[in-house]
Amino acid sequence: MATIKDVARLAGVSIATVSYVINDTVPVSEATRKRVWAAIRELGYRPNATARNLKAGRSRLIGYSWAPIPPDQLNPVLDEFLHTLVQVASEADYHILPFPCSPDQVQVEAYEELVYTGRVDGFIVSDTNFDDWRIAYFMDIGFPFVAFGRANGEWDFPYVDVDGAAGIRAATEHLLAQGHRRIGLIGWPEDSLTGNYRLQGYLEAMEEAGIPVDPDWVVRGEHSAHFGRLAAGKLLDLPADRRPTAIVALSDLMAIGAMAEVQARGLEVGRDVAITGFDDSPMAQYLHPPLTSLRQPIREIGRKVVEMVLRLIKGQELEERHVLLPPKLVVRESSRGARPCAPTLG
Amino acid sequence: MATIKDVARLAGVSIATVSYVINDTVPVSEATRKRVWAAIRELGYRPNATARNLKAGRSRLIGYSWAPIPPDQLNPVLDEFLHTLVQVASEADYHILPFPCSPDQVQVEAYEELVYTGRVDGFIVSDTNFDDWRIAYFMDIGFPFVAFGRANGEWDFPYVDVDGAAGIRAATEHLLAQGHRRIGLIGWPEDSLTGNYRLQGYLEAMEEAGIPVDPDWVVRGEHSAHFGRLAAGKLLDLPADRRPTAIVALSDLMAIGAMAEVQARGLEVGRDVAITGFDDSPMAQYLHPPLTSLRQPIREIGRKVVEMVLRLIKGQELEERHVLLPPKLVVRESSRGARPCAPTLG
DNA sequence: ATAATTTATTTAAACGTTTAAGTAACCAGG
DNA sequence: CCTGGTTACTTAAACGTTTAAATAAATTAT
Repeated sequence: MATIKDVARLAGVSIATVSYVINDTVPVSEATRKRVWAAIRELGYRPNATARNLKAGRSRLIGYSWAPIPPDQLNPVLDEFLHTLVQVASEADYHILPFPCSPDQVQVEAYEELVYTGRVDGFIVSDTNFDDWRIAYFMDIGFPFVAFGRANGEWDFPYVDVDGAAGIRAATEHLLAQGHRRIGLIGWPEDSLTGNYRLQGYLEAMEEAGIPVDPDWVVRGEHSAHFGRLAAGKLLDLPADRRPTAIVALSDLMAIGAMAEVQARGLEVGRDVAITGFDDSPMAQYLHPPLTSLRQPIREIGRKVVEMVLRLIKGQELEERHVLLPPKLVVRESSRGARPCAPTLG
Repeated sequence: MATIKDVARLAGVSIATVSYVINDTVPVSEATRKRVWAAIRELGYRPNATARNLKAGRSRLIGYSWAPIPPDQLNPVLDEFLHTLVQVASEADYHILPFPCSPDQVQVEAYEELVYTGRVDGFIVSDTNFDDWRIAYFMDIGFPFVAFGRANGEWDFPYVDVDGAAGIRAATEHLLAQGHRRIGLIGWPEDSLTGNYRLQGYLEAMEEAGIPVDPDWVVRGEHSAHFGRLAAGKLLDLPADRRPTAIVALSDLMAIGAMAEVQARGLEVGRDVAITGFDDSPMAQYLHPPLTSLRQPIREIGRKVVEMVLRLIKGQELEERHVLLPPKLVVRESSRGARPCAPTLG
């Protein structure tokens, strides 16, 4: 592979001149510039990235830590998110170094390795949880990073997140607008940060509509289709005058479980019981009926996250350290054609 | 960040000695070795990766080219595959550099950039198509790469692929074992390489069972749930004595469409018409009924691909340039409880 | 006791860049 | 004609490593 020396020799100049021509950092006479470019083209020369980075003292690599998902579940965002990260980073001549991570198991050494060998200049951390040790670690050592997702509310660190509260508020308001008054919610356990934000949106919408929330309307448990089904069962088992006519599920997976339970009882999703999910995973549109859901603004988040971490790497201040972006409500059959005042069955 | 010089100064030795101690490449007296390690620990020193790589003339980075999927579809393998790539690469002190790519649009410059700046030492190419320009390019310039997927049969390049023929053969044999005799296939257009391999498996199984294949049993078209539904319609519209009692779909997406059509006609999937898919995407288990499908051995493929490209990077020969790994048949309700001799309806 | 060998360490060059500092050559002003 | 300032380029150091070659000290052989 040709080096700057080969170019210099062929063009009959010093390597410094070649460098000046390439980077256009010092004026060079028209004649030599032409000769240098000719030599570069002839040799197919491209400056070596490693050497450049060594000189510059950075790697032009951004680590990306994500939590791989068990094979029986779906990762609705990795493809699009990673795609965006790579694309936006490349605009600044950066690349992405993916780094899978089990959020429960602490493996600081692997991150130390990347940081202290100068392999990466900054980090993007997604799939955060409350006391996320990765965030704690990066805060501790003062390494440039931005999170996709929030964590311990007492920690101050730069993040971008989906505004789950706004999303669920929109979904709830949509159901209210369809005429529903008794609306149930299937959510995550109390220790789920994301779950609490989303729940908040539901409570706000209900309060604004002047509807007191029956405590039995909120069912919380693990993130699975199975639990979604159980939870829906609990809601539908309530006495007729308290039984929800609509269900807000905090994830598509739980919404799918809920749909199954509704159908198992001979009821029709959308007509008898409206259901909404969250994530707008690809399968949402193929369900029967298609599922109303909330689409996360993945590309916008990806762009924002990269821009922020690039600023931090340059040592600049962030104009906004906390960014919340609202998801988009995608209305489908599962929440339309309601007849919330239909005769209470069963 | 501490450098080798800081360590040398603190330990009172030359930087060469420090290097020898770290790499254990030249014998060093017990006493100095101890002092050096102490200094390393005290300073929290780690050798700079960029400098090492410059010296070694490699980047310890493997490019990974994949085709991002439109947001309304699902990428059932990226998460697991990338996870595997990173993990296996890390065992050899390598990292993965992801690189999204639209397979239709030729963008050689971006790859040239990565190759000729020495940013990557090798490449892994997935989502290949017949005349894949990426494969053509890497073959042309003689750059180390391994493909996940086959391409133009006349090209000789290293690849690992799912043995689609073996998979579909297994699915077809499974349906035959359930008593089905008239089995339809929903596949991809004639120009689809993967589609042709898979079709082959179907034809083999049918021939082995001594069943002549009715040309109308094979319906080919685009990869979508919509087409799957249309295709199933065509199959079910055949006269009763030729109408398939089972359908092999070449993807879960098309299988889902087929299921929808079967159900729309008041038939029951699994009992009246058995259906199988391909990919075992996470949603397969949540469908009604759960879909029999073929699970690709993603982890095995990932491991193999990395091992192969690492050998090529080292300049070693491959013991096997073409690897085919069979997918695993996961039997679920959609192909069980058949009554292939039931009275022909409608 | 001296030469030859081994052992332990240092010196210095190299990897491929960038860039501050140096040096000619040229030109205008006195 | 000399001085001072541009202009156009070169020299050389530096980034943080590895490693071949040199060197000094200790050990063994003669």
